[in-house]
Amino acid sequence: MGKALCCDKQGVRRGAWTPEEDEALVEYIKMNGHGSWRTLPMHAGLLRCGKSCRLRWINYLRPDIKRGPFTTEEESTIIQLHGMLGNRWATIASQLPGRTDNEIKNYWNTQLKKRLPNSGHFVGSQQPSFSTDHSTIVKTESPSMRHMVQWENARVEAEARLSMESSLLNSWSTSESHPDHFLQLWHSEVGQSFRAIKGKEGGGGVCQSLVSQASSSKLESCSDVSLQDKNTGSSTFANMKQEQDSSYKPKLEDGTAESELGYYEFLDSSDSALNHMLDMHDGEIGFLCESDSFLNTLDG
DNA sequence: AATCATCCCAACCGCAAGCAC
DNA sequence: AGTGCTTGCGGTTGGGATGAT
Repeated sequence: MGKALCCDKQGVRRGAWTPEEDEALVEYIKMNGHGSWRTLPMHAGLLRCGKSCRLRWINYLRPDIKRGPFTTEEESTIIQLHGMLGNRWATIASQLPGRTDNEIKNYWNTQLKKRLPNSGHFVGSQQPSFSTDHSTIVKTESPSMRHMVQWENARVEAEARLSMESSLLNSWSTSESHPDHFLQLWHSEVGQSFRAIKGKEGGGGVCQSLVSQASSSKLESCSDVSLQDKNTGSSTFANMKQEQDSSYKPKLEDGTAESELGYYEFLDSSDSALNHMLDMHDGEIGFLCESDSFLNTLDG
Protein backbone atom coordinates (compact mmCIF):
# COMPACT_ATOMS: atom_id res chain seq x y z
CA MET A 1 0.00 0.00 0.00
CA GLY A 2 1.32 3.32 -0.95
CA LYS A 3 1.45 6.30 1.25
CA ALA A 4 0.43 9.77 0.27
CA LEU A 5 3.39 12.04 0.34
CA CYS A 6 1.94 14.94 -1.54
CA CYS A 7 2.35 17.38 1.34
CA ASP A 8 6.05 16.73 1.66
CA LYS A 9 6.85 18.88 -1.32
CA GLN A 10 8.53 22.15 -0.73
CA GLY A 11 6.67 25.26 -1.79
CA VAL A 12 3.34 23.78 -0.83
CA ARG A 13 1.29 26.08 1.33
CA ARG A 14 -0.14 24.84 4.58
CA GLY A 15 -2.37 26.21 7.28
CA ALA A 16 -5.49 28.29 6.98
CA TRP A 17 -6.93 28.87 3.56
CA THR A 18 -7.27 32.39 2.22
CA PRO A 19 -10.44 33.62 0.54
CA GLU A 20 -8.52 33.78 -2.73
CA GLU A 21 -7.54 30.15 -2.46
CA ASP A 22 -11.09 29.19 -1.62
CA GLU A 23 -12.36 31.06 -4.63
CA ALA A 24 -9.83 29.47 -6.93
CA LEU A 25 -10.70 26.01 -5.70
CA VAL A 26 -14.44 26.53 -5.97
CA GLU A 27 -14.16 28.04 -9.42
CA TYR A 28 -12.03 25.23 -10.68
CA ILE A 29 -14.27 22.51 -9.34
CA LYS A 30 -17.35 24.26 -10.66
CA MET A 31 -15.84 24.35 -14.11
CA ASN A 32 -14.05 21.02 -14.23
CA GLY A 33 -15.08 18.89 -11.30
CA HIS A 34 -12.39 17.81 -8.95
CA GLY A 35 -11.10 14.99 -11.13
CA SER A 36 -7.82 13.81 -9.71
CA TRP A 37 -7.17 15.56 -6.45
CA ARG A 38 -3.50 14.95 -7.01
CA THR A 39 -3.34 17.10 -10.08
CA LEU A 40 -6.06 19.55 -9.14
CA PRO A 41 -3.84 22.09 -7.34
CA MET A 42 -1.59 22.42 -10.36
CA HIS A 43 -4.50 22.90 -12.74
CA ALA A 44 -6.28 25.27 -10.38
CA GLY A 45 -3.15 27.29 -9.76
CA LEU A 46 -3.06 26.50 -6.08
CA LEU A 47 0.06 26.00 -4.04
CA ARG A 48 -1.60 23.30 -2.01
CA CYS A 49 -1.42 19.56 -1.95
CA GLY A 50 -4.34 17.63 -3.38
CA LYS A 51 -5.15 16.21 -0.03
CA SER A 52 -5.52 19.66 1.46
CA CYS A 53 -7.73 20.74 -1.45
CA ARG A 54 -9.93 17.71 -1.04
CA LEU A 55 -10.32 18.33 2.66
CA ARG A 56 -11.08 21.98 2.18
CA TRP A 57 -13.70 21.20 -0.41
CA ILE A 58 -15.36 18.38 1.48
CA ASN A 59 -15.36 20.03 4.88
CA TYR A 60 -15.94 23.64 4.00
CA LEU A 61 -16.50 24.69 0.41
CA ARG A 62 -18.94 22.09 -0.85
CA PRO A 63 -22.19 23.84 -1.73
CA ASP A 64 -24.38 21.38 0.14
CA ILE A 65 -22.64 21.88 3.46
CA LYS A 66 -25.10 22.71 6.17
CA ARG A 67 -23.90 25.47 8.46
CA GLY A 68 -25.04 26.43 11.89
CA PRO A 69 -25.64 24.60 15.12
CA PHE A 70 -26.75 21.02 15.25
CA THR A 71 -30.45 20.48 15.74
CA THR A 72 -31.83 18.33 18.49
CA GLU A 73 -32.69 15.69 15.93
CA GLU A 74 -29.19 15.69 14.51
CA GLU A 75 -27.75 15.50 17.97
CA SER A 76 -29.97 12.60 18.83
CA THR A 77 -29.03 10.83 15.64
CA ILE A 78 -25.35 11.28 16.34
CA ILE A 79 -25.69 9.93 19.84
CA GLN A 80 -27.65 6.92 18.72
CA LEU A 81 -25.43 6.13 15.78
CA HIS A 82 -22.31 6.59 17.83
CA GLY A 83 -23.76 4.18 20.35
CA MET A 84 -24.08 1.61 17.61
CA LEU A 85 -21.13 2.39 15.41
CA GLY A 86 -18.52 3.98 17.61
CA ASN A 87 -16.20 6.49 15.98
CA ARG A 88 -17.33 5.78 12.44
CA TRP A 89 -17.74 9.41 11.64
CA ALA A 90 -18.06 9.00 7.92
CA THR A 91 -20.85 6.50 8.31
CA ILE A 92 -22.58 8.68 10.84
CA ALA A 93 -22.16 11.69 8.58
CA SER A 94 -23.79 9.80 5.73
CA GLN A 95 -26.99 9.83 7.76
CA LEU A 96 -26.83 13.57 8.36
CA PRO A 97 -27.17 15.39 5.06
CA GLY A 98 -25.00 18.47 4.86
CA ARG A 99 -22.87 17.54 7.81
CA THR A 100 -19.30 16.39 7.43
CA ASP A 101 -17.54 13.67 9.30
CA ASN A 102 -15.08 16.23 10.60
CA GLU A 103 -17.84 18.45 11.88
CA ILE A 104 -19.58 15.58 13.60
CA LYS A 105 -16.34 14.35 15.06
CA ASN A 106 -15.59 17.80 16.43
CA TYR A 107 -19.08 18.18 17.75
CA TRP A 108 -18.86 14.86 19.49
CA ASN A 109 -15.48 15.56 21.01
CA THR A 110 -16.28 19.07 22.16
CA GLN A 111 -19.95 18.89 23.06
CA LEU A 112 -21.51 15.50 23.31
CA LYS A 113 -18.70 13.58 24.92
CA LYS A 114 -18.58 15.80 27.94
CA ARG A 115 -22.31 15.53 28.39
CA LEU A 116 -22.07 11.78 28.42
CA PRO A 117 -19.93 10.62 31.29
CA ASN A 118 -17.84 7.45 31.35
CA SER A 119 -15.94 8.01 28.15
CA GLY A 120 -18.82 8.27 25.81
CA HIS A 121 -21.05 5.72 27.37
CA PHE A 122 -24.53 6.81 27.96
CA VAL A 123 -26.46 7.39 31.07
CA GLY A 124 -30.12 7.61 31.85
CA SER A 125 -32.41 8.42 28.99
CA GLN A 126 -29.53 9.00 26.63
CA GLN A 127 -28.45 5.44 26.74
CA PRO A 128 -28.47 4.06 23.26
CA SER A 129 -31.20 1.59 22.75
CA PHE A 130 -29.04 -0.93 21.00
CA SER A 131 -28.91 -3.93 23.21
CA THR A 132 -28.63 -7.62 23.01
CA ASP A 133 -32.16 -7.76 24.24
CA HIS A 134 -34.29 -6.93 21.25
CA SER A 135 -37.24 -6.18 23.48
CA THR A 136 -35.58 -2.87 24.22
CA ILE A 137 -34.54 -1.85 20.79
CA VAL A 138 -37.87 -0.57 19.62
CA LYS A 139 -37.65 2.33 21.98
CA THR A 140 -35.54 4.41 19.65
CA GLU A 141 -37.03 7.57 18.32
CA SER A 142 -37.34 7.22 14.59
CA PRO A 143 -38.49 4.23 12.58
CA SER A 144 -35.33 4.24 10.51
CA MET A 145 -33.25 4.20 13.64
CA ARG A 146 -35.20 1.26 14.94
CA HIS A 147 -34.62 -0.58 11.71
CA MET A 148 -30.94 0.00 11.90
CA VAL A 149 -30.76 -1.09 15.48
CA GLN A 150 -32.70 -4.23 14.73
CA TRP A 151 -30.53 -5.11 11.83
CA GLU A 152 -27.45 -4.45 13.83
CA ASN A 153 -28.77 -6.48 16.68
CA ALA A 154 -29.37 -9.42 14.41
CA ARG A 155 -25.96 -9.04 12.87
CA VAL A 156 -24.13 -8.93 16.17
CA GLU A 157 -26.01 -11.97 17.31
CA ALA A 158 -24.94 -13.74 14.19
CA GLU A 159 -21.37 -12.65 14.71
CA ALA A 160 -21.54 -13.93 18.23
CA ARG A 161 -22.65 -17.26 16.97
CA LEU A 162 -20.03 -17.30 14.29
CA SER A 163 -17.30 -16.50 16.74
CA MET A 164 -18.36 -19.38 18.93
CA GLU A 165 -18.58 -21.76 16.05
CA SER A 166 -15.62 -20.57 14.08
CA SER A 167 -13.41 -23.35 15.30
CA LEU A 168 -15.92 -25.87 14.09
CA LEU A 169 -16.43 -24.34 10.72
CA ASN A 170 -12.91 -24.23 9.42
CA SER A 171 -13.74 -26.97 7.02
CA TRP A 172 -15.70 -24.72 4.75
CA SER A 173 -14.71 -21.52 3.14
CA THR A 174 -17.11 -18.64 3.49
CA SER A 175 -15.64 -16.44 0.85
CA GLU A 176 -15.28 -18.95 -1.89
CA SER A 177 -18.29 -21.13 -1.48
CA HIS A 178 -20.54 -18.18 -0.71
CA PRO A 179 -19.18 -15.07 -2.30
CA ASP A 180 -22.38 -13.18 -1.75
CA HIS A 181 -23.22 -13.11 1.90
CA PHE A 182 -26.49 -11.36 1.39
CA LEU A 183 -27.56 -14.25 -0.72
CA GLN A 184 -26.66 -16.46 2.19
CA LEU A 185 -28.77 -14.26 4.38
CA TRP A 186 -31.53 -14.40 1.83
CA HIS A 187 -31.54 -18.18 1.87
CA SER A 188 -31.32 -18.39 5.63
CA GLU A 189 -34.28 -18.81 7.89
CA VAL A 190 -34.36 -15.12 8.52
CA GLY A 191 -34.52 -14.53 4.81
CA GLN A 192 -37.31 -17.02 4.56
CA SER A 193 -39.15 -15.14 7.26
CA PHE A 194 -38.71 -11.92 5.29
CA ARG A 195 -40.12 -13.54 2.22
CA ALA A 196 -43.00 -14.96 4.19
CA ILE A 197 -43.78 -11.55 5.58
CA LYS A 198 -43.70 -9.93 2.19
CA GLY A 199 -45.60 -12.78 0.69
CA LYS A 200 -48.43 -12.17 3.09
CA GLU A 201 -48.44 -8.55 2.11
CA GLY A 202 -48.70 -9.49 -1.51
CA GLY A 203 -45.54 -7.64 -2.30
CA GLY A 204 -42.10 -8.71 -3.27
CA GLY A 205 -40.54 -5.69 -4.74
CA VAL A 206 -38.92 -4.68 -1.54
CA CYS A 207 -37.40 -8.04 -1.01
CA GLN A 208 -36.23 -8.23 -4.53
CA SER A 209 -34.80 -4.86 -4.21
CA LEU A 210 -32.97 -5.96 -1.14
CA VAL A 211 -31.49 -8.92 -2.90
CA SER A 212 -30.61 -7.13 -6.06
CA GLN A 213 -28.90 -4.40 -4.17
CA ALA A 214 -27.23 -6.85 -1.89
CA SER A 215 -25.88 -8.72 -4.84
CA SER A 216 -23.99 -5.73 -6.05
CA SER A 217 -20.27 -5.78 -5.93
CA LYS A 218 -20.15 -3.37 -3.06
CA LEU A 219 -21.47 -6.03 -0.79
CA GLU A 220 -19.08 -8.72 -1.71
CA SER A 221 -16.87 -7.85 1.17
CA CYS A 222 -19.55 -7.81 3.77
CA SER A 223 -19.30 -9.68 7.00
CA ASP A 224 -18.45 -13.29 7.08
CA VAL A 225 -21.53 -13.72 9.12
CA SER A 226 -23.66 -16.59 8.10
CA LEU A 227 -27.12 -16.65 9.50
CA GLN A 228 -27.53 -20.21 8.51
CA ASP A 229 -25.93 -23.04 10.33
CA LYS A 230 -24.21 -24.89 7.59
CA ASN A 231 -23.76 -27.97 9.66
CA THR A 232 -27.27 -28.51 10.77
CA GLY A 233 -29.28 -26.14 8.71
CA SER A 234 -31.49 -25.64 11.69
CA SER A 235 -30.08 -22.63 13.44
CA THR A 236 -32.42 -19.95 14.64
CA PHE A 237 -31.95 -16.60 16.22
CA ALA A 238 -33.51 -18.06 19.33
CA ASN A 239 -30.81 -20.58 19.95
CA MET A 240 -28.23 -18.11 18.76
CA LYS A 241 -29.44 -15.79 21.42
CA GLN A 242 -29.40 -18.52 24.01
CA GLU A 243 -25.83 -19.30 23.26
CA GLN A 244 -24.97 -15.66 23.19
CA ASP A 245 -26.59 -14.99 26.53
CA SER A 246 -24.69 -17.79 28.14
CA SER A 247 -21.23 -17.23 26.82
CA TYR A 248 -20.80 -14.35 24.44
CA LYS A 249 -19.86 -10.87 25.42
CA PRO A 250 -19.10 -8.38 22.69
CA LYS A 251 -15.95 -6.43 23.21
CA LEU A 252 -15.48 -2.81 23.99
CA GLU A 253 -12.87 -0.85 22.19
CA ASP A 254 -10.45 -1.45 25.00
CA GLY A 255 -10.98 -5.15 24.68
CA THR A 256 -12.92 -5.59 27.86
CA ALA A 257 -16.16 -7.48 27.99
CA GLU A 258 -19.19 -5.52 26.95
CA SER A 259 -21.65 -4.28 29.47
CA GLU A 260 -25.35 -3.95 28.94
CA LEU A 261 -24.76 -0.58 27.37
CA GLY A 262 -24.34 -2.12 23.99
CA TYR A 263 -21.33 -0.15 22.96
CA TYR A 264 -19.90 -2.39 20.32
CA GLU A 265 -16.86 -2.40 18.23
CA PHE A 266 -17.80 -3.82 14.91
CA LEU A 267 -15.66 -5.74 12.58
CA ASP A 268 -14.48 -3.92 9.52
CA SER A 269 -15.65 -6.75 7.39
CA SER A 270 -19.19 -5.77 8.16
CA ASP A 271 -18.93 -2.22 6.93
CA SER A 272 -20.28 -2.78 3.50
CA ALA A 273 -23.37 -4.51 4.71
CA LEU A 274 -23.91 -1.99 7.42
CA ASN A 275 -23.47 0.93 5.12
CA HIS A 276 -25.81 -0.67 2.70
CA MET A 277 -28.41 -0.96 5.39
CA LEU A 278 -27.92 2.61 6.45
CA ASP A 279 -28.47 3.72 2.92
CA MET A 280 -31.82 2.05 2.74
CA HIS A 281 -34.88 4.16 2.81
CA ASP A 282 -37.27 3.68 5.65
CA GLY A 283 -39.78 1.97 3.50
CA GLU A 284 -37.38 -0.61 2.29
CA ILE A 285 -36.92 -2.30 5.61
CA GLY A 286 -39.87 -0.83 7.33
CA PHE A 287 -41.75 -4.07 7.25
CA LEU A 288 -39.21 -5.55 9.59
CA CYS A 289 -40.02 -3.38 12.52
CA GLU A 290 -43.69 -3.20 11.79
CA SER A 291 -43.94 -6.92 11.69
CA ASP A 292 -44.42 -8.84 14.87
CA SER A 293 -43.58 -11.97 12.99
CA PHE A 294 -40.08 -10.71 12.42
CA LEU A 295 -39.57 -10.25 16.09
CA ASN A 296 -41.16 -13.61 16.67
CA THR A 297 -38.65 -15.05 14.28
CA LEU A 298 -35.89 -13.61 16.38
CA ASP A 299 -37.46 -15.10 19.42
CA GLY A 300 -37.90 -18.43 17.77
C1' DA B 1 -5.71 46.07 30.86
C1' DA B 2 -2.93 42.03 31.06
C1' DT B 3 -2.33 37.34 31.61
C1' DC B 4 -3.66 32.73 31.75
C1' DA B 5 -6.83 28.87 30.86
C1' DT B 6 -10.10 26.68 28.21
C1' DC B 7 -12.86 25.91 24.22
C1' DC B 8 -13.57 25.09 19.54
C1' DC B 9 -12.76 23.90 14.89
C1' DA B 10 -10.07 23.87 10.62
C1' DA B 11 -6.40 21.51 9.06
C1' DC B 12 -2.85 18.08 9.18
C1' DC B 13 -0.98 13.35 9.69
C1' DG B 14 -0.63 8.52 9.24
C1' DC B 15 -2.77 4.48 7.89
C1' DA B 16 -5.24 1.38 4.98
C1' DA B 17 -8.41 0.03 1.14
C1' DG B 18 -9.18 0.05 -3.64
C1' DC B 19 -7.54 0.22 -8.03
C1' DA B 20 -4.52 0.10 -12.15
C1' DC B 21 -0.65 -1.65 -14.17
C1' DA C 1 1.13 -11.68 -7.28
C1' DG C 2 3.53 -7.57 -6.44
C1' DT C 3 3.96 -2.65 -6.58
C1' DG C 4 2.76 2.10 -6.61
C1' DC C 5 -0.78 5.69 -6.72
C1' DT C 6 -5.05 7.79 -5.22
C1' DT C 7 -8.55 8.36 -2.12
C1' DG C 8 -10.96 8.14 2.21
C1' DC C 9 -11.03 7.71 7.10
C1' DG C 10 -10.14 8.54 11.99
C1' DG C 11 -7.01 10.56 15.35
C1' DT C 12 -4.56 14.51 16.60
C1' DT C 13 -2.96 19.21 16.77
C1' DG C 14 -2.32 24.36 16.14
C1' DG C 15 -3.99 28.50 16.87
C1' DG C 16 -7.71 31.89 17.12
C1' DA C 17 -11.67 33.09 20.08
C1' DT C 18 -13.58 33.49 24.39
C1' DG C 19 -13.88 33.50 29.34
C1' DA C 20 -11.88 33.79 33.99
C1' DT C 21 -8.82 35.77 37.20
